[in-house]
Amino acid sequence: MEETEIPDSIRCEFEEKGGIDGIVELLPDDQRIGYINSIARAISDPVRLRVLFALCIQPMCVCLIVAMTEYAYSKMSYHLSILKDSGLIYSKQEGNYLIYYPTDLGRKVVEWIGKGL
Amino acid sequence: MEETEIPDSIRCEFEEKGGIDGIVELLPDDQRIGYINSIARAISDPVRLRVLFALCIQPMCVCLIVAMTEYAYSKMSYHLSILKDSGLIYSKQEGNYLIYYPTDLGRKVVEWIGKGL
DNA sequence: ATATTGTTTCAAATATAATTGAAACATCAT
DNA sequence: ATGATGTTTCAATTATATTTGAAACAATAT
Repeated sequence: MEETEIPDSIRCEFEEKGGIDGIVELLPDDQRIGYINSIARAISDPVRLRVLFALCIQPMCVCLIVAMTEYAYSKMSYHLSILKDSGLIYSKQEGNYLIYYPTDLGRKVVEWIGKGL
Repeated sequence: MEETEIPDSIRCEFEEKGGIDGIVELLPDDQRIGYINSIARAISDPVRLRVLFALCIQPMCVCLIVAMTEYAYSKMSYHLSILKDSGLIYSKQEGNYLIYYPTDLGRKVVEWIGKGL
């Protein structure tokens, strides 16, 4: 298993593409991979995905999000921070309340899920 | 904090939408949420995302994927199983080799990431 | 049959993420 | 200033995901 053998059925096209090096060159760079990963991770949890969808229907203060999900404040705060850090939602202080909104990216992601998945 | 108060700036639209119950009705059901979560989780890891991209450029046997990523077989096998379980890739035995391919869903996801994110 | 190469599976160890409850912070009303 | 409500932060715990290395499995060649 030292030198990697290549199965017949793909050898030709594989060589044409410049082998491993040729393929690796076409891949997104690490920063972009990290960016995509963070968005994917944010929507990989059920409650976070539901909250993102809900905010696209209607922006809400944390107290309403908490009421909707029946999660504790501190728990929800943690999940909101992950959605926020990934750029899918943002918040605005309104008096005593913090209201969360989807970002353009957040809406785009939700829209595409609706259409494409 | 018993009865949830609603901030002025959203109360009206919130009520119009039927409040929490009205919003919850519009959310995807649990099965669909789970489906989306599993795809998102699959691409939330750097090596899995890179492998998915790479397979869209060129289907490969595990030995080539291992060579490309410099991951151990058992480790890569674990990551491949997550991509496979989420429906993004599939495999076909070719003689002694197992070759992995992107599914239609896998290609669609990669394509959308390229365009939309 | 036996050996060789390619791959997966398993259980144990490690690392990362999520939950919990208390404390802190912010804004508003008194 | 003081107290009340809404929210976040923190450290400790618990749960989940990933890594590791050995063993098992599968296909081919001898």
